[in-house]
Amino acid sequence: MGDLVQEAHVRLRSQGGRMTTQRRLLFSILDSLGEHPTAEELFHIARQRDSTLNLSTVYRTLRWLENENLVSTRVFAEDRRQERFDAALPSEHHHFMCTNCRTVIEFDTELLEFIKLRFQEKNDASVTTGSIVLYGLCRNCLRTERGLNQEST
Amino acid sequence: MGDLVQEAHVRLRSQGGRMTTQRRLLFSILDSLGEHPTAEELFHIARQRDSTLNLSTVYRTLRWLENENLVSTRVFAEDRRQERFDAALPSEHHHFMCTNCRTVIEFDTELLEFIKLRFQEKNDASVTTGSIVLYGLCRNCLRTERGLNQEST
DNA sequence: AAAATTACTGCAAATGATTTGCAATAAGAG
DNA sequence: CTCTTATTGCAAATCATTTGCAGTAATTTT
Repeated sequence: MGDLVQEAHVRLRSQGGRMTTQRRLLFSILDSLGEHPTAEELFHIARQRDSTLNLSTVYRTLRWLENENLVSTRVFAEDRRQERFDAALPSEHHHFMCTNCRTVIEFDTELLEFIKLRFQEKNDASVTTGSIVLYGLCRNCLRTERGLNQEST
Repeated sequence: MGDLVQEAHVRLRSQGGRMTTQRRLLFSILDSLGEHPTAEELFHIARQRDSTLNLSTVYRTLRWLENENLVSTRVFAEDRRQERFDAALPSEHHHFMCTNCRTVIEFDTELLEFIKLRFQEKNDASVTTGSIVLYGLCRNCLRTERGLNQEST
């Protein structure tokens, strides 16, 4: 959607970095992909277009994006210790993960602000960020499961 | 607080398991510890009382507790990929982590229910759990930082 | 446009957290 | 107290991610 390739190019230029074939490929995949891939998933997708691409390049590119605040990284409970990368730009948003197919859906809420404020008051702390993660079944998996239940009845 | 040692003993008994010295030690530390230790932290504490204890026993014990739903496991953004274990019993509660000292503070809120409901409606999904994590500075670190700022002024 | 500079890549080996196979040990039943 | 077998310590394996290094390819300079 938003042109990650452009934005990244500008930043690279301003810091003496180089726009390589590998980076351009990864940026554009991340940009168009409406998902939250793991490094490995991104690697597999990219590999179909450049069969010599290496996994460490994927990691290096993702870490660079992370430092530039162009992607955010998180570990969902379902994935245990594997990171997922989200190319959505800044705006604070939250996530739902389907415990069945691991699809991630983003959502917004203003209610977190109240939660932050209340926590700060009660604890004399200063809250800078916060995130909500919901788990459950997405529409598709819910439908499938209903189907399965009917069959088994 | 709640007697994890007791509860665990009952469950072990009912499944032909054994209450060993190592387990008793780990259970009681987890039970009294008002923190969210990593496996390594728990290991160091326990080691002071049993110098032959092995890290893999710590992991095995934690996983058993996790399966029994007596501890919950999560990865906070600040820790990257390292897990923290929480011996608090069932009730849904949420976490604040100080990005400076990594202390974890628990809190409650009823607002998450509204967030879940709204998400379900909008997405035809079924949400089973959800968790909120806040990041910022705790009271102590906030105080220290103010102090430091003053000194440096 | 070729040469020079050096950031970036692929590869292989290293790291850090967690897991697992196995032989030795020790709970708990009888 | 003996026997059975769940559990432990140890070392090696695994999984995700990182890093050193020598070769490659973007930019810059000439």
